[in-house]
Amino acid sequence: MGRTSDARERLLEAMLELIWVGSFGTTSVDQICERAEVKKGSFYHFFESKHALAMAAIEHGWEEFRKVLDEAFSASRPPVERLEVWIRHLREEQVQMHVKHGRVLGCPIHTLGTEVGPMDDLFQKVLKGKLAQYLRYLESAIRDAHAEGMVQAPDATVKAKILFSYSEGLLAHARIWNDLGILDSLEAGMRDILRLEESLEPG
Amino acid sequence: MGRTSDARERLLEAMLELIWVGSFGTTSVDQICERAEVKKGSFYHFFESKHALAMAAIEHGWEEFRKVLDEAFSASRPPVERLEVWIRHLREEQVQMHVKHGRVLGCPIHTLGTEVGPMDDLFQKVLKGKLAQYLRYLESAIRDAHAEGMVQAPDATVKAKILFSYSEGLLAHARIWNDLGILDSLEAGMRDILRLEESLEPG
DNA sequence: TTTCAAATTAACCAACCAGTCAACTAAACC
DNA sequence: GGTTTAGTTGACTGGTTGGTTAATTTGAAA
Repeated sequence: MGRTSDARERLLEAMLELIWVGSFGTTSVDQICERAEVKKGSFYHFFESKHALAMAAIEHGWEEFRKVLDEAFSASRPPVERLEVWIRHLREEQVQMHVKHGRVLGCPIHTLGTEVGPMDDLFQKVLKGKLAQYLRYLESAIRDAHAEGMVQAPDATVKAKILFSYSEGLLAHARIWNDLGILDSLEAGMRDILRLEESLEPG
Repeated sequence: MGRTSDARERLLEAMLELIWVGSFGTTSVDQICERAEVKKGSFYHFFESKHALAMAAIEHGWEEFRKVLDEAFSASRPPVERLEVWIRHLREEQVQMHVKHGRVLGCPIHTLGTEVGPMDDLFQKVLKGKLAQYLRYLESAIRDAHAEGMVQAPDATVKAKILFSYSEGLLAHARIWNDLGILDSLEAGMRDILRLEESLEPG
């Protein structure tokens, strides 16, 4: 019973976009409402606070990204190829965002995570959860690649953290410089970290 | 003539600390004044705005850090050792901050840079300047190491960006997880990126 | 077609925000 | 010890913040 609405979804998308482009702290509820074309009263009808919306938005965004990871890290692919597909997607996503917003935006989870860093405990818990899941994709691909003798990674857990931190660091670097070209090193850095030799393309 | 005061320095340090622990956006002028034990009127006697103070604070913090870099990257040291000293300092600094604040804080320039990312142009210009200077230390050490055949880095500029992004990424990762242990991988990741073989310690 | 819960709305709030200002104070120099 | 000038102070402003409320509109189901 009662009427239906997509205001909730519009709020989720507006929040994610604003966090991604700017930051959580400097984004006001009024801005979010304006972008989502929702009145403030409706905002608090759907979410109990700005924090609650941000958490839901991250959850929402993560679910989308997880689909991409599931595809990229499909076991049907050779492990090294999984990592290559992943890292290529990372760059492509930034290219798309650059077209849309005229800016290199980096990773919203990492940006938000470093921003709220010490503070909000509940907030941090959600973000850590997503990052931990993210790491598991890398870890298992690296472990498989190591088992096949394709990469040098006796401790896949550590290697995954190194590779992940590198990718996030380069994304942040590209955001700061607002330069897509920086992401051209994404693959080269990964090959270094995995101690992977150049595998020449066919032709 | 006129009286003297260290209020300016106290403001500089309070601002840097608050940016480091938390974020710029969520730090209010009142908080800064409280921490620096300075009244708001005095704040605006020394600085024309919160932005201006933040820029001066970054400048101030950078000057301190530059001294450390000058020592670490001294030409009197073999190039690979310069990088090792640098990366060991990075970890030690975080240990000290952890003792002081009970938190892993990461790099304030990077944190601030990703936070204000797209927005404030003048702000971004200052931060980029510092990061560019920082990169030059790495670049020249890498170039020297490559010339000596110690590392594999035909393009020292690119390699420096990769290594730098990695270090900043791991620092951010440690901040998010509030876990100093993560920084134990700092050296291993660097060795990977530089394609450096294990150099056993004497004994 | 009535019913009723869910969604919308605008007006509202206290707290806080960055920034201002004029009166005041004290120390460095003569 | 008087003068100068930099530093200090607290009260103030107008706008914005996150969040509230009660009245109202809507549309899906009975």
